[in-house]
Amino acid sequence: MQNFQNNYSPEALLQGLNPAQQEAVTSDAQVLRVIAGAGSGKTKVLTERIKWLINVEHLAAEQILAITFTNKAAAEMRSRLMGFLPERSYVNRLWIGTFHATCLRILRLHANLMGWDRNFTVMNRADQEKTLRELLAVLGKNPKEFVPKEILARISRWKERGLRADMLAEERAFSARANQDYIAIYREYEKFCRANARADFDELILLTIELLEQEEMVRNHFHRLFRAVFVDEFQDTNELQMRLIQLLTADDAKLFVVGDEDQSIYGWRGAQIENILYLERRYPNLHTVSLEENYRSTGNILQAANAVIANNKKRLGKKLWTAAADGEKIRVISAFNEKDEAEKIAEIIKKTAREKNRSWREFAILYRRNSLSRNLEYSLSNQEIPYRIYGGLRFFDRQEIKDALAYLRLLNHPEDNQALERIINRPKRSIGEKTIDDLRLAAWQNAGGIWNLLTNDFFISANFPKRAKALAEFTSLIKKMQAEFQEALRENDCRDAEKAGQLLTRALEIAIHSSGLWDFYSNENDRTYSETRSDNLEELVSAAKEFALRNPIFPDNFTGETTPDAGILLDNFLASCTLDAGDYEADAGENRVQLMTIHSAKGLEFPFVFVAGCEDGIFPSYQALQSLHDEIEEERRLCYVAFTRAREELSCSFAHIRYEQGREHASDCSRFLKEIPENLLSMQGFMPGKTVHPASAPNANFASAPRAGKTAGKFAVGKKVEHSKYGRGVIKDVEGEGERSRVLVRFNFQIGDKWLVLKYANLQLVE
DNA sequence: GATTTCCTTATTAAG
DNA sequence: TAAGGAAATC
Repeated sequence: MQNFQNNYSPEALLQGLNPAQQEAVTSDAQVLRVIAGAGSGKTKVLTERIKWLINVEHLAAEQILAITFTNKAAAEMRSRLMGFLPERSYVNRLWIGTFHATCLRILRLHANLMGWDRNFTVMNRADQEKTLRELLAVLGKNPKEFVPKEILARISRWKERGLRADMLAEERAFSARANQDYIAIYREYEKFCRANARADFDELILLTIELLEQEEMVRNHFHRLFRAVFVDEFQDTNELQMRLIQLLTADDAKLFVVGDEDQSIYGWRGAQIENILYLERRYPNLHTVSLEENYRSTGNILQAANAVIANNKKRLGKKLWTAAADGEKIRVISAFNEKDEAEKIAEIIKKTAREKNRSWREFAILYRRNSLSRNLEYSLSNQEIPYRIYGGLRFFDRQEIKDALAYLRLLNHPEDNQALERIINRPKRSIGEKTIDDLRLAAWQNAGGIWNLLTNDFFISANFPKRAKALAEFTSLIKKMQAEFQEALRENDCRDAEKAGQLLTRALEIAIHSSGLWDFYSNENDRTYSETRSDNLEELVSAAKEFALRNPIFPDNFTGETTPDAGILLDNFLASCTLDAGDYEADAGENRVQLMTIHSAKGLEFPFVFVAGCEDGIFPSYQALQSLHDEIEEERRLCYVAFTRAREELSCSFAHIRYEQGREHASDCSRFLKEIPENLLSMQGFMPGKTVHPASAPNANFASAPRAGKTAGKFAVGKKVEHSKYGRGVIKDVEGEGERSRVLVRFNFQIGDKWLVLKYANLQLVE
């Protein structure tokens, strides 16, 4: 500990940093904005600056607050700092976490000041929807008339802008009759969540903001505490997050934000690119450092990415450069349909891996939507290429995991109806929907919880002997589990990290084994599942152990009191499960091709990247093409993110025909590909709209059988037509009626497929 | 109460 | 197509 500062002289800390990076690390600007292009060493600058502050400016670890968007980014920072800090426990004193985790940490200390139970649960989207359905039932609203998903989307949009139901009711813009119903439900939802101690994601942030605004003591406490505030991925912050940052940063503290406006891809979630573009409006003393040297990609990849992003208007305008060689050209793969596309990608991966002697894990396939992964998976497994897919069904969203966590929750909070309802009949105990409905109703009439009813024998009447027996058995099972937990509690003091780990592990074993879940899932008739389901449960136990070691119970920062309590340990673990997607990159030992959406690829890099589904309507998405605003710019940024993931080789593929949602769609290749200068491309197959080498065109007989019977006047599927500009083609599809009749015509290679409105196209039938 | 069958609907992206 | 809910059947 004594030598620790001497090991890291200022000179040593700056070693290996370029001048711009050094400036970012050492700057004493009050507010510093670092524009960090993809692959420019952003994380390095962040962590080096933290080291600098600790070592050269002598800040204590707990005086540093660093906020990220993903758990992965937070974990990455923590692990990079771990080696630098004198002992493992020291890193726990840093406030490094996601927006949500940071707010949770603050709320666990002070939520009671806002009339909340500090042990609230955190709801993900699914929990949220369940809660809303419960509420709608209580209010006697029909979920068909008031669609839960729609209501939640509105509530989320309101919360993102910091609007409470009461504020909305006053605003004239919202006073339309239709809105009043929604606002009324929103108000009830707010009350219901607080009464049941359940917070959704947006609530974590909004409640923290209100806490800091209203409670001067709390605000002052954090202002004194945090001397430096860091924000990663600043381009993705929304209005609420910006407010939070401002509230947490004292006038005399340092603010350091890192971001890249060209990588702002969360506008749909309320992110405001203006936050980074115009930060000087909030902080006139803003100082900016721009990192433009890229250490990741080849020259060609960077040039392609630069060429595409240059078409955007909303940007500060930077141009990445590299000292690296040009490297391979961008491979463009033109496929007949989605199956052909997947086959071609798999083949290329296989060939490249063999010829260049590369591992599977060095390849990634990225796509716009999760639903595009299916064909890729199929082809990969067909060619016996191991792969791992991210996203989709997340670990902590799996049925068996949610069941186990519900039992865990009941150990400590048996009055939690949502958890109880989830597992009351899992494993099957002959407690059906009707019984649960009755219980819920009775609980509501008695203004208590279901657990209260069960333990008071209130409901177990002679009228339903079978039902009474099943309920009594369930009740005694839960009591038995609680007794087991109490015993574990006596044996393990959770102030000790090691013991806390044992306690949490034991609690999960109780939740999984004593509950009967284990037997239920390991004996499932479906063999394909039984293996993974019990595997997942085991994985959950080890995740819990790890959690306890990494997250010791924090002393109460505000009052200085320590409140070590097993309940807090359990609640914190449960919350972290909700806040953690639970899927990470392939483990070091896992050698597989990686499949994921472009969004989840942000922050990652791979030697070989394939971007699949580069078609107008897919990428850019249909929705973006329809929109009047700058959603195309966001799609383009997404494209920029995709391209800049690649280190050595980038390939983009598109299919002329894609089978989706039970229909076939024809589409043109992505407009983004057309924005890449041709000299950077290497074509495989042909590309409509670009120069074509007929020799390389794939078999031109498009296999899709014309669908007979579809007609618009004399124009029927299969008929040949002539267009004044595009020449001759064949009708492939017909849509719409009267004035809006459109036909899909396949012209020659250069032109490809076009949808034409009959009224304007002036098509002539050809015999 | 559980299981099977039929019918509708859906596709942006995630903490 | 496939997933999820409602209706029908066991």
